[in-house]
Amino acid sequence: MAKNSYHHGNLREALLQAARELLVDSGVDSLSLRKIAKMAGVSATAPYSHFRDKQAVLAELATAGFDELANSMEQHAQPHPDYSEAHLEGLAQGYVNFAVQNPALFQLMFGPTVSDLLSSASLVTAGTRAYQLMESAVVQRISTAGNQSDTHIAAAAAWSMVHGISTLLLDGRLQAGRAGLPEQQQLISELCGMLKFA
Amino acid sequence: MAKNSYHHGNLREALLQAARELLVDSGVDSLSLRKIAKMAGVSATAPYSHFRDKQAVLAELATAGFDELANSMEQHAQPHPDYSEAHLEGLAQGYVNFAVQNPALFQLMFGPTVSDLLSSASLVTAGTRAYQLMESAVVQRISTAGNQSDTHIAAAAAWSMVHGISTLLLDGRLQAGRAGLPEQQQLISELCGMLKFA
DNA sequence: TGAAAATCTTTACACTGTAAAGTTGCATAG
DNA sequence: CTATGCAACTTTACAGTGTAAAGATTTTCA
Repeated sequence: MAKNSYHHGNLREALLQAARELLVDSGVDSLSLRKIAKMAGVSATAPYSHFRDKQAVLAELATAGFDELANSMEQHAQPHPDYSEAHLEGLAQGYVNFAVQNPALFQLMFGPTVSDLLSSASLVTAGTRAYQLMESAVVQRISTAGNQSDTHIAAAAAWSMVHGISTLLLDGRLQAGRAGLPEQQQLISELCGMLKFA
Repeated sequence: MAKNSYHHGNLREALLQAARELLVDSGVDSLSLRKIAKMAGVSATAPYSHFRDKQAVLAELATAGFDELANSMEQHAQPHPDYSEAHLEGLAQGYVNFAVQNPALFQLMFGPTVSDLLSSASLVTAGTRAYQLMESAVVQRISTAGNQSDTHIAAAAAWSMVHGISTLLLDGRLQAGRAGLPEQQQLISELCGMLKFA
């Protein structure tokens, strides 16, 4: 528990926090391990005591991001009763909201650097949780509607749509509040309304 | 028109071709300007006679990619008559097909590196064409169906869904032919079928 | 207390993007 | 036909990157 020059105490967390900070206000492209180390006040190679390499740091960052994504979804959906259409839309709002408020992190999570690491178990499970939320809501929605659509297809449709909105918004290719589109929340609501579960 | 050591002749195109090649079989992350130059047989700084910087090369690559994307959409939609549902689905098939067959290029086109350059005029216009195809097909589809849905919303929905499918497939997060999902073509078809234009 | 293990630093290397200055060859004006 | 200028290239240089290897320091534990 020392703050002496050597043995930082909890360098691992300090590095992750620094990485997160740099990621937020400099983007994923200019995120360097040396800057992270410098911001944490240690030498350039100190991180290698806690992480295999740079990708491992990014993977951990992404894993935390997936958790937050799922949390955001739950938070937005919670006010609305299960089996309701509003519940499903809430998940969508939470998803897109997270993406828009954490653009760099979202890009990291779904970027090629991290995708290459999908063999990392914890990364996969964290990423899967968001999808599970979506799928179970869709399943409920379908069974409520009393039809026998393929739930996997329906869940994939919902996820694809929500994920597509997110990335296109982030890239500035879809502009909420412009070009005939309503503001974000309304936009998401209307887009969700275009999915038919029948 | 010389192939002498100096004055390569058409170095610009040679660089773009080398870049494309390296991109295809090494991914966007490990694409370096020096490798490109070396593959073209010139010195490390030769590219700077033809491109402002590395980003300019990537932007040009992405621009070409957007053109090919639109072409792929047209090609897949062409067999089907205008105003038909099959026409719209064809565009979707062309979109996803391009993404799956050119993963690295697609990631570059919609990645953060290129997104930062959306001020580049030619890049924007090239990227817009794919969207125009989608939108006009949606507009036709809606007017045929005889309802007055908001066309902008509907087009955004179609695009979001198709783009979402593409990126999730590329990331391996959606797996056609597994986990209860049909093969790609069928999958796209069914997902398109879940969009209601009413 | 001593030895091993963990955590950190220093040094080193290959690689990156790109600025600056020098070299070569082509085009065109005299 | 020559000279001059310009475009396309090379060489050199530098700061920044990821990370391997070896050395220093502190903690832990037998």
